[in-house]
Amino acid sequence: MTLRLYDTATRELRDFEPVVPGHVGVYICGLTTQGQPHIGHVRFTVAFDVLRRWLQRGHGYEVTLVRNVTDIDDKILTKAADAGRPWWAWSYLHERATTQALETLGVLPPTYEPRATGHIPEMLELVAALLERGHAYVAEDDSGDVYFDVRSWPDYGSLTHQRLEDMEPASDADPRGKRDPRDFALWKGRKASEPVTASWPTPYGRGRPGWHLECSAMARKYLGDTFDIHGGGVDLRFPHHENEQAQSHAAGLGFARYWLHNAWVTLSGEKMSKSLGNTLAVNELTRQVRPLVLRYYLGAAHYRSTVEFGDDSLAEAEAAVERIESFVQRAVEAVGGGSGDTAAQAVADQAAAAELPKDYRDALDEDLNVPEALAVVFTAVREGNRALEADDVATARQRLLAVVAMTDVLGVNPLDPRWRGGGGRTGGPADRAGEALDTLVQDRLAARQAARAERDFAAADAIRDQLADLGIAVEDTPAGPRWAWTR
RNA sequence: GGUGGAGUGGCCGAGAGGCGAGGCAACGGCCUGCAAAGCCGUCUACACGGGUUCGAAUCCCGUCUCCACCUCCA
Repeated sequence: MTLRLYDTATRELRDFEPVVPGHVGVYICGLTTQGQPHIGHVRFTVAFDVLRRWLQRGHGYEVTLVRNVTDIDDKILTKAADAGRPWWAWSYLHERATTQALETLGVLPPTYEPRATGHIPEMLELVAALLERGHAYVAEDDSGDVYFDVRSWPDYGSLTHQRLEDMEPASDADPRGKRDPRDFALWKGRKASEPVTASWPTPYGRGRPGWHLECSAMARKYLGDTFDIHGGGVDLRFPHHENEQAQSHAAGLGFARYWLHNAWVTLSGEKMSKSLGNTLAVNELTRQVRPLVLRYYLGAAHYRSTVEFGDDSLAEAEAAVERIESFVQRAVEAVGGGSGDTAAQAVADQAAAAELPKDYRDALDEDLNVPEALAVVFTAVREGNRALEADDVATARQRLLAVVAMTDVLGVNPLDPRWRGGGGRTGGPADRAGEALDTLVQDRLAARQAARAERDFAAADAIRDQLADLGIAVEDTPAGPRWAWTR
C-alpha cells in the first residue's frame, strides 16, 4: 500500500510520491532556542521522528531530514539582553539543551541542522531575486528593511485558505515603511539599540534576517528548489509557513509538495506555550518517569490530535510501556535462550529484518495512524503471552520479533540500547555499579528462594519487602525470580 | 470578522454508514504459598435536536460547548 499523508494545503489525504524516486527530503521547523525545551516542542520532533523512521523502515526510502535552528530573532535578542548575555551564547545554550532533550527521548538526529546565521548569503540571494521579480521592495524610510509585497503575489494566503482582504493586519506591528500592513519583513534593518554582532552588511544597509526567510533559504540549499515534505506545528501555518511559501514561490521555486502540521499538547485545555508560561520542561518530566515512558506518551496519540496532559497521563503510559516490556523480556528469555544483553541483541538484530504485520503497515500508511498501529502491537503482545503460556515457542518468537520491530519504528523499542543505563525497567547491568547491585540482589533472591523452599514464607516475604523498600520489585517466574525497578 | 480543529464508555484514545480498535482503571475467574506478571471474562460509549437510510458515532440540517491561528509560539 502506498503511504498517504494529510496535506494542509489541499486539506486531504494524498498518496505520497517523492520528487526523486527512492529518496525523501523533509524539512521541519519550530525548534526555537530562546528557552528550555518543553514537551510541546518534543511532541513535534517525536511525530516527525516516527514519520522519518516509517519512511525508512516501512518504505525503504533514503531520508534527508533537515531541522533548522533559527538562532536569531526578536525574542532571542530581547531575552538575551534581559539576561545580560550575548544573544549568540543565549541561543547556543538552548540549542544544546534541546539537542540533549531530544537525544534523551530517542529522537534520531536529523541529517543536518542548519543555523539561520550560517546562511545569510543564501538569504540575501533570495531577497535579491524577489526584488528583481518585483515581489519585494526596500522600505522608503531608510530603515534598511526589505518587505515582501503581498499584493504582488495573488496566491498569497493559499496555504491557509485565507483571502488577503479577510486578514487582520498585524495590530502591534510597527508599520515602518510598509506599503501594506500585511507585508512582512524579509530583512530587518539594524536598529541602534541592537548589538552590532546581530547584523550583517547588505546592499540595503546593515541588518538581520526577518523570520521566515531562513527556512526558504535553507530548505532550498539542502533539499533543492522543490522538495517533498515540510512539517511543523499548526501554529506555524500562518504566518510562518504561508510566508515561506509565498516568498519561495514568488522567487520561482517549487518549494514543499506536502505540508504536515501536528497538534498540541495541552494543559487544562490550553495550548502549552512559552508565552502562556504553562510549559512542562522535558528535564523535569524525565525526573518523574523514564525517558522511554515520556517518549511513549508523546508519541502515542495521532500527530494531528490534541493531547491533553493530565495527572494520570504518565502513569498510564508507564503501565502500557511495562506491558510491552514485560512481554519482550519474558519472550527473550524463552526464545533467545537467556536474559543477557547478547540474547537481547540477537533478537533486536533479527527484528530489524522481520516482516511487519499488514495491519500495522496499513495503519502507519494511513497518515501515520500510530494509535491503530499500537493496537496491533498490543494484540501481538497478547498473542505472544498466550503462546508463552502454552510453551508455543515458535509463535512466541514470531510475535516477539514483530513487537520489537513495530515498537522500533515508533521509537519505543524496549530492546533499543539507548534506554539502558538507568532508562530500562529491567535495569540490566549496564555498568559496574549495576553489576554490583545485581550481584547483591541476586544474593538476596537466593536467600529468599531457600526460605521459600523450606516454606518459611515469613522470611521470604521479609526479603521481598526489604527490596521493595529500595524500589526493587520481585517477581517469581517459572524460570526463577526476577527483579526490576519500580520507579 | 476570516480560517482551521474538536466534543466517543470511569479515564486516555482510534474509527468515520452495518462486523464490540487498543491502553489504563475497576470487578469476577484461572494460575500463585501470598503477591506480581500473564491468560479468560464483565463494564456495549459516541455533545444536543431533527432528518436521510433496511441500518448513523460515522451522511445532511440546525443548536450548544471548547480549542487554535490571523501578533512571538511545536
